[in-house]
Amino acid sequence: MTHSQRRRIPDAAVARLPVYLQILNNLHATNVARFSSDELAALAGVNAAKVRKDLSYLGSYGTRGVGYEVTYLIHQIRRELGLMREWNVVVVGAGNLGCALAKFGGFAPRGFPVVGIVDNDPKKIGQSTGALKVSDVRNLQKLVKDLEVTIGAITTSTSAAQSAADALIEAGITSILNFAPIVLAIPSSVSVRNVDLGVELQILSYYEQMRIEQSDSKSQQKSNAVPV
Amino acid sequence: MTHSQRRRIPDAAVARLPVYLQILNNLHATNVARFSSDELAALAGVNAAKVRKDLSYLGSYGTRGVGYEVTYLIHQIRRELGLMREWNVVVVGAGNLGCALAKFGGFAPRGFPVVGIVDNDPKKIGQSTGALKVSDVRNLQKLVKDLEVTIGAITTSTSAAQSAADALIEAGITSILNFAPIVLAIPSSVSVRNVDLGVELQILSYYEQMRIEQSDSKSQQKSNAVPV
DNA sequence: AGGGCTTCGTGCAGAATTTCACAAAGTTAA
DNA sequence: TTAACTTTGTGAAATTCTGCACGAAGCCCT
Repeated sequence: MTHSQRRRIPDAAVARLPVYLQILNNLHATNVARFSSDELAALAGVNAAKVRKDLSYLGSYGTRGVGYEVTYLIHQIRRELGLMREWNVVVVGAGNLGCALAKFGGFAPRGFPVVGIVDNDPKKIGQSTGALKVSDVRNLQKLVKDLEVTIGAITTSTSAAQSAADALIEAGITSILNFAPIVLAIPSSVSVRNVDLGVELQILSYYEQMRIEQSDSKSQQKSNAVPV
Repeated sequence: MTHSQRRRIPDAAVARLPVYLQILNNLHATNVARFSSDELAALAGVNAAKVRKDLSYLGSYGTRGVGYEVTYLIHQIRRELGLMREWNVVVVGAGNLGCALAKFGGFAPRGFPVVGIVDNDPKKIGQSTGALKVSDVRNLQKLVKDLEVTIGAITTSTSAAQSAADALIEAGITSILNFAPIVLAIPSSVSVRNVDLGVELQILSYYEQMRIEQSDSKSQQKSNAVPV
């Protein structure tokens, strides 16, 4: 194999690039033309060497002794993340969250226009949410094909989420943003990102409790150490 | 130091425990009494050895040749995650998302009741959202103290998010769930989890583009390999 | 009781990620 | 031009995470 696939960027770095991009956009908006890895690291809350290594996966776009150009780096990160084009999104599930996503205008300007919303509830089908009308989930396949949708957002109830995922995959979707608190069964050829506030809160809870236990054991002089 | 702090669970494992808990709750609801690491691994989409290792951080609660008891493991995970008590949440920012969080009844039953919502906009202060009234952000400190709030959710505009974080920390909050697309500057004694749909979409975009490039280079016979 | 079967718990090796540390390469100023 | 200074790019070490492989331990059946 002649290494025909592009140099792969480590997953951990891919997850940080959008954060850097966000920060660089802010810098650009405040007329900052250049930045050093130290500055970006401080703004992103990470180590400067990590910033340099992450950016080096894009290519050698820095100038030693000077730093990086904001606009040029924005361009490179966008290119690498696939943000030079738009990716159409369809929402499955016209509940509170689904409708909010459809109405929320914040995604289109960032390259992810929501072009459709579907549901299986006859009462919801036909209703308007923002500029879109809720259509029948049975039209999903046609909708995905006609509007060239690549990303599906699942905002159904937990019990309907798996069949929503099945329908999306059947329709040819290859990226899913899942808001239901369930682990979807999906072929490995499809990407999934889970957004679960319950999980986030529980992780915070763990570290919160950790802090409390530590300060407890510090305040009472006798150590309550547990023998290993 | 006599190792007074409890055995630390690796961060990666901490992030998976809530997912296991979710699955076990489902099993419990369907009257499943026992499970093996293989079964849980399949449901969680991870390796069975990883499941066993993760659960072993809680203690040796399995029975060889049999598996784990659902209810007992639920109890142990809850204990470890600090879910034997409630953690009160205050929402900062009474916009669309903030109000939705305040109204949404899904957190209280899972141990994270939203007990307050604040804003700095005089037009919003005093309005009702669900069972709560929006109060002045200047009351935050008192609110946090009186209601024993430990978690703050930031749902303000991006420009107001940092000062919201400052106010929360000033008020004594030590865990923050941040929905604004910005990296908050925070002391290391405070935990933060970021929920940023833009970031998630951009990560999906990367892998989507990756797939397209790969199938492109496969369909055309001449390799477009880039010399390293 | 004992053999066969199942599944846990975990040592260890390998992979992935992070961080350090420094040569390379550029700028600036005299 | 040269010396002093800054900042990148990247080997290599350190750390964290993953997954295999297998001994240990319990159940079931005869």
